[in-house]
Amino acid sequence: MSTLQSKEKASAGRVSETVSAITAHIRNEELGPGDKLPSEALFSKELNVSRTVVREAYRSLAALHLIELNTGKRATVAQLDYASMSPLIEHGVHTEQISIQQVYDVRRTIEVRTAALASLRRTDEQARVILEHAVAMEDCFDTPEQMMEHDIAFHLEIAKAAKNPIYALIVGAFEGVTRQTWPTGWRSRTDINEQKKMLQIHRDLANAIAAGDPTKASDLMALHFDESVRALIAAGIS
Amino acid sequence: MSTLQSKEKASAGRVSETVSAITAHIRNEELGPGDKLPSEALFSKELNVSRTVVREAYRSLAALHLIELNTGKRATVAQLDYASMSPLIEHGVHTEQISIQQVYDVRRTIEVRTAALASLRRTDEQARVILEHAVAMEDCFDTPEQMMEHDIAFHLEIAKAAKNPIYALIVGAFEGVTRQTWPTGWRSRTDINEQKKMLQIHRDLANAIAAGDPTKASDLMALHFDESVRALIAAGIS
DNA sequence: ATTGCAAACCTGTACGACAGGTTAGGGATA
DNA sequence: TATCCCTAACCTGTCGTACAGGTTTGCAAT
Repeated sequence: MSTLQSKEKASAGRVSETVSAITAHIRNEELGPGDKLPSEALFSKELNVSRTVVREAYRSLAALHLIELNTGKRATVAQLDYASMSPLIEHGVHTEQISIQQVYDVRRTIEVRTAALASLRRTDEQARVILEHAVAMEDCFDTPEQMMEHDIAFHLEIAKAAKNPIYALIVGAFEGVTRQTWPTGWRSRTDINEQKKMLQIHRDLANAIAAGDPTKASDLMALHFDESVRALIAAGIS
Repeated sequence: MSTLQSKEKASAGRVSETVSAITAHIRNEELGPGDKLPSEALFSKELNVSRTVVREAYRSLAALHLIELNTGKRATVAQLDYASMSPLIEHGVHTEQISIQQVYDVRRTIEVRTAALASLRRTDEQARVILEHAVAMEDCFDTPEQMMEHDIAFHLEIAKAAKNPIYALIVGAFEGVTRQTWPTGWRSRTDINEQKKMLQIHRDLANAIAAGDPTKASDLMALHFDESVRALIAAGIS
């Protein structure tokens, strides 16, 4: 690691150096989630920079969810949070650097895998919760808003059941975008049979995961996404 | 919109509010990459907060690579940068919330797909560059450091050739971690034939992509990762 | 119309101040 | 002695001001 801040790296500014120093501190002290970081004043003195600089460095790390800030309390090392990447993706979509179809292609790729892994690694409790969301979706037939929330929770729960936090991270990254496009997809399924079919896929998928059948789970997830993309294209989503 | 915040959202602090105001500004004005944002002083006046707060908000967005800061110049909306997510993953690994094997499982999932997409969508120029990196790896047989750089560039170039920026984003996120584990994987291939085989896979993969054969490209990428994971496990990587 | 320079503007950093939340220690009480 | 409460010390959040550079703009001279 070349990050020992010699002078030549100063071009990036004192804040960047301080960010590096803080992450180095976390590494060197082998801090884990929940552990406390030094106070702003302490770092300020130690690195010979103003508290302003330390604060901006802390803010930067907090924006990335690497640390957590609380008024009065010291900053702490943060747990991985699946919401960390959401702003990034949303920004990409808003600025038209990412299209909705591209989001769905990535989701399909990732979630076909999470479905398989979840079948193999889910706890009984997780299998129950996943099925619960699938059932709840059917119960919310007349309140799409709520149905969407269960759908989102359904997918996220599967990602968590895959027992690989990176999958939860990525699926979570798309949550914001999903929330914006979901209603369009739902409305485009004008035929009630299409709507029922979509709900049926969710239930079948939940059952496949509960039954520990990775092949069936993968296939159903793939089917689900193919069907969703078709619905979105039919609705004219670019 | 001037977004006069009512009190109920104040709990998150003025900086968070300001971040929201800035992202809202980007959305409302439909700003794209390169477009300039208002000066700190202007936002400060408009939102009735100190410049300190605006600065911390700008810093937060810069940490996420949503905007770019330059001394003297105004802040600009940033282009999606594949390096944005790297700190997040590295933090997860350092704090032992993510294991190397989990990283490789995600990479395998993603890159099997990028290989297929790249076969279908790469430009001739990209096919050339990809093959170039594969060949360069062989030329660097005695300088693993350089070989690693070509390997990383090879994978990233394939992701770019997939013509979906999210894939490049995700592959880029693992760059830092890869740089830390790659040497271990290479050294664990003690048999020279294993080393040659690894290089051969890269070359075959490059050719498959150049030939526009998505199935073969996918299979080779899968093979590559299975082989890499085996090497890492043999080296005792957890 | 072009060029060049100076003023206006902008960001980066520092310092000081104070409000309000949090923590730790010490003293009073039982 | 053990417990409880209160205060003092500490910490973060926000504000204001100041000033050193870097950047842009517009005017002025050519």
